[in-house]
Amino acid sequence: MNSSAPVFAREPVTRERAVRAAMVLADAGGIESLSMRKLARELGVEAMSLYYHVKSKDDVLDGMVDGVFGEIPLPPLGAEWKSAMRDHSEAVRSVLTRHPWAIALVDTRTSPGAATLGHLDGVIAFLLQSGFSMAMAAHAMSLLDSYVHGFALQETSLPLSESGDISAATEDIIRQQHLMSEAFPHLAAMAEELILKPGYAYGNEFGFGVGLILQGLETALAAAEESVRV
Amino acid sequence: MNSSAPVFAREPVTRERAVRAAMVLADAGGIESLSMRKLARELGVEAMSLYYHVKSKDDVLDGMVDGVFGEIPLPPLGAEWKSAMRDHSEAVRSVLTRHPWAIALVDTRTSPGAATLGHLDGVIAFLLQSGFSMAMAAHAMSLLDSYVHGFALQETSLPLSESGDISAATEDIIRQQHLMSEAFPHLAAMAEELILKPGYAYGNEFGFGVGLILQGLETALAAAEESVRV
DNA sequence: ACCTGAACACCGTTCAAGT
DNA sequence: ACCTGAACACCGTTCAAGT
Repeated sequence: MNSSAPVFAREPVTRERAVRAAMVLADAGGIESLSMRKLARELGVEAMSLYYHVKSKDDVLDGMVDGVFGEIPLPPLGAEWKSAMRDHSEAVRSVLTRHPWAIALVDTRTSPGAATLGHLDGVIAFLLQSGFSMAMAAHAMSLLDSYVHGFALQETSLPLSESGDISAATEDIIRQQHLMSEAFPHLAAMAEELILKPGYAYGNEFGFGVGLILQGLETALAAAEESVRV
Repeated sequence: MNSSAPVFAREPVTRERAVRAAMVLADAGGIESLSMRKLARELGVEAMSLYYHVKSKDDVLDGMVDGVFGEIPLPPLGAEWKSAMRDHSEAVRSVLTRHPWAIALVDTRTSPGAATLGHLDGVIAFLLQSGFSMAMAAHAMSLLDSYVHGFALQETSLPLSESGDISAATEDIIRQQHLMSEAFPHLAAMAEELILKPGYAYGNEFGFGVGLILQGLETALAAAEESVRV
């Protein structure tokens, strides 16, 4: 399981290759397992050599975040905006859950890279040509991004893994059910009546939220157009 | 500025006191500056002594997250649900921006503490007695929590500090304005026409989002009641 | 131009030992 | 019961030195 053979060796070290290797390491072992020393070994080089290509570990982390944003396709210009933004939200969510370390990293990074800026630029462009004013575009992006990032945050911190195999986690939960129903009766009721039922998967909440937000934006957009027309 | 005198010394060490001191240290110097050794010094004790009261550093981090949730007041039973949930959202946001490390920590912690569970229990209780079904309560909490946490995440990672003194940050931005307007024209336009205008503060976007979500929930709630009545 | 060894100032944690 | 010193296996980073 543990790849002791440097996968990224051979080819010369560059900042880009270092960032890619760091993303692979973080995907495999979590962000807390990523060290400059391990990253160097993966690249077939000593730790100190990295500093020739990269300013610091923070520089690597910045690159990783930008790499994540680079993976997200932009909504295609000309598409109907509601369904395009729905698909886009799903794409962002899936990228963030594919790289669970990214959402925590965003918090500390304050210098966005080219891919991040390009991504923002593309979404703004899409909304403007869909009839959004600048202010409405800002509203829409802030609202949707906050929701999608926040949802990914909640989703990755759930004790359960994928929708299917809740078995291990639920066993623990059920064993604590007695204590819980005394101390936290409403939480226990929600668990029993809803969350622990066979059909339930937390991921399904995403569709409800995105749908509600898009519907609300459509209403706000129509109201803004109306007030302009008058 | 740097408090070299142990503020929490004197009184005996307990898990609770260790967690409180850790929160103060993280508030002051950021989560990455928190070490077991510094925490011990703050408590007037050697690092190894902490392990008598606390299982591990992760145990301290779990306690810190729970401490943050313990600071959030619950919506008062009996209040009108929309304004109560609006106030509650604002309360959560203000706690999370007061402890900027909390939002990043949530990501890694998977074992909620008593305050966290109690908080969830209280919100569920409030929604149920406000007429929400169990499924609608789950929808509302997932949606609102995701949005509020996500907004706090965005807000703390902004390069700008408080609404007033954007001067230092904007200076940088303006200096890069030329490069940006070439590479990212729409982003540059949004900055120029909206974000850099005197009146703008990102925090104001919060009200728009919460309002839209609450409005959407009210509509969904009415629709659900309607379908039951039929 | 690219890489390295040695070194510095840190980490979290264990464990046997002190009072 | 509560605290400690010494020690282990790690960190990120600098710097002079190698090819």
